[in-house]
Amino acid sequence: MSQVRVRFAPSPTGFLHIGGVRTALFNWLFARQRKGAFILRIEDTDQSRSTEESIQAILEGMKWVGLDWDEGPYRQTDRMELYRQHAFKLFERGQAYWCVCKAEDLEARRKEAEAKGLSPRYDGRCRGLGIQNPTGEAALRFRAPQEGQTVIEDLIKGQVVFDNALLDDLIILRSNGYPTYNFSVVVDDALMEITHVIRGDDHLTNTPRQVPIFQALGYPLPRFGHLPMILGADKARLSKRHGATSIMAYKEMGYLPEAMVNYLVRLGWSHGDQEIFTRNELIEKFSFDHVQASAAVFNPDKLLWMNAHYLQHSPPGRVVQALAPFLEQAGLGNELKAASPAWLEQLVVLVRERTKTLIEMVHWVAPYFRYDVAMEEDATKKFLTPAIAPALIELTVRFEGLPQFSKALWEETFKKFVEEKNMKMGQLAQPVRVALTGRTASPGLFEVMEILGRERTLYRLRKGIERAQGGQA
RNA sequence: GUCCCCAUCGUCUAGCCUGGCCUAGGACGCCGGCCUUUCAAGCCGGCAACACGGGUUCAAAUCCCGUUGGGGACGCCA
Repeated sequence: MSQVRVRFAPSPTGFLHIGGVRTALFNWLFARQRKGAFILRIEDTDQSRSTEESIQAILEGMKWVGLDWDEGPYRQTDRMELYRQHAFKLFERGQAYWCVCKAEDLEARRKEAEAKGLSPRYDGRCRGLGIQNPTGEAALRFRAPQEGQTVIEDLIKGQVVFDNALLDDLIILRSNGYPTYNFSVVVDDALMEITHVIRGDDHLTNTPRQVPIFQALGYPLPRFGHLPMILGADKARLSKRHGATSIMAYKEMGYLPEAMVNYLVRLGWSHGDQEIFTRNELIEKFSFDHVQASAAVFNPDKLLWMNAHYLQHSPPGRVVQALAPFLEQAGLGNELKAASPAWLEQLVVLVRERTKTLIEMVHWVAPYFRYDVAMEEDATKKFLTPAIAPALIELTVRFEGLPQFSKALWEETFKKFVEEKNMKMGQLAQPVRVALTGRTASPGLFEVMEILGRERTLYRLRKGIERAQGGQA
């Protein structure tokens, strides 16, 4: 069997959308599973809307989610000659003709037809004119078959039948010499020997327009697979008003790319009841047989859960690595550099089951980087009171009497002390927690002490005592 | 308007192709409990769906038809 060749062909008219990422992902998984080639092609034939920044954004997004390509990125604007050659070949064979209708007139006729409740199709008025050398502006139209049917055996939708009589003659070469989408995709998919065209199902109705072009050009047909759309909570096509749709926005919000990939692949594909997949499992298990035919609603809550899962179950070093840029952004770059990898991993392990994003993690991790800690006003007022000061002092003295830190020993000391004083654990734990972290919520007290180390623990305790004594009852 | 696609808990889905094992399973979220020094995490339990109507069949979530609903396409955009 010949090699599988698939492509992802975004148009650079904005950021990389999560729907685009999912399309790319399914292509990529299929290519990797079949040891085929994944090709990246930039469809930039609309020079008025394509931008260089968008191309960079696409590459950046692909890189972030780890979708590497084997060929490309090709740019259609570098391949103009190819499209023109193919278009003229069709003209010479009588399978395309010049159309001298003005764009405004076409627009007006379309409006008129729509108003009458008719199909807004091109009426074919230049079809029989036999124009050889148009003088003014002219576009080249494909002479589409008007009889019979075009049948597509879609990998996901099954057999889909279209009546050719319903299709009009689409423009393949604009009057400015640029090819249109439906033509350039065909030429590229053919020349790049794409075996499987996997794309969003918004392209399903483009397929019966493209198939006859493949045939007219004499190229073999690829297989087609049309992926269902991603919708917002209101079941409308996912757009900005549903929240973030740019893949990079999720990076900025503190999502892990592995969580994004796992979530996105499960949106429309399943493997029994399994929710969590490693990348290799996805490559191994992916199949079009289990791609859903219906659209899926994007669920931010489940994505968040997925991210929390990856935060909790990834190797600590991986989490530290992902967290680093966020720490720098939070002004903790120097402290990050000064910290040991082992300590950072220990810290991350301590806080990670309490966080769902890297942004949240920064907040949880922040109190442990510096010698002093920011005290939250409400927490201080509530727990560091004059009433608790004596107990804090006594406890601190006991800790000072212990020559070195040992989590087990300090915990034992603490508990014995609480018992002696006939206090409840929480009565003393909360004030100590506030003294050590500045907050009322933190990881376990003794884990916190371990992270801080003996000196810093004692230091913060003493600071806490000062606060407690100074605080008005 | 025309054509095309789709239809299982609120959401993602298993099951559907190859009817019976489905008094429909899992996950997210939600609710309750357990654990507990805080916050989480974890564990246990609960609520919750085969869109509707016909047919085929001994038997239909599963097959067929229709209705309704949702989505997409109809550009010298991609």
